[in-house]
Amino acid sequence: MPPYSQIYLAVRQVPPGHVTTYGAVAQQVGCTARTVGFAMAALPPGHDVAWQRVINAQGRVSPRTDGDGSHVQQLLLEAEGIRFDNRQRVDLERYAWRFPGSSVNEAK
DNA sequence: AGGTTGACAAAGG
DNA sequence: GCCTTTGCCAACC
Repeated sequence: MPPYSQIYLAVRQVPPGHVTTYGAVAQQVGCTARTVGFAMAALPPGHDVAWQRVINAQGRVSPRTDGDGSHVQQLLLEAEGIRFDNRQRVDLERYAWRFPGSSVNEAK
């Protein structure tokens, strides 16, 4: 079982209308943001993961190398009810999803 | 086995 | 506010 499973599970916990950052998932699974981003790029077939809800810490969709797929991601997020700024930016303070038990207080 | 790249994050200019 | 550099982990050549 590759570590990706943990990442997919974490993203799967994100409900519609909310977004999360690579760093949040990375911290949740105990890996780095790089690993999370790579896991998204390596999304296996038959995934139930809403990879589109995963954005970068800048509150913007990641310009990945695969054509204009990033544009599709924004459309999907808007369909979920997420409002984008004029500069294609999202209010992380508003839509950022907090993982259950991710608090340091809970960790103890 | 070693080097490069990648859907990132944080710090510096 | 944007661009560049460094560190990170995993995959590809």
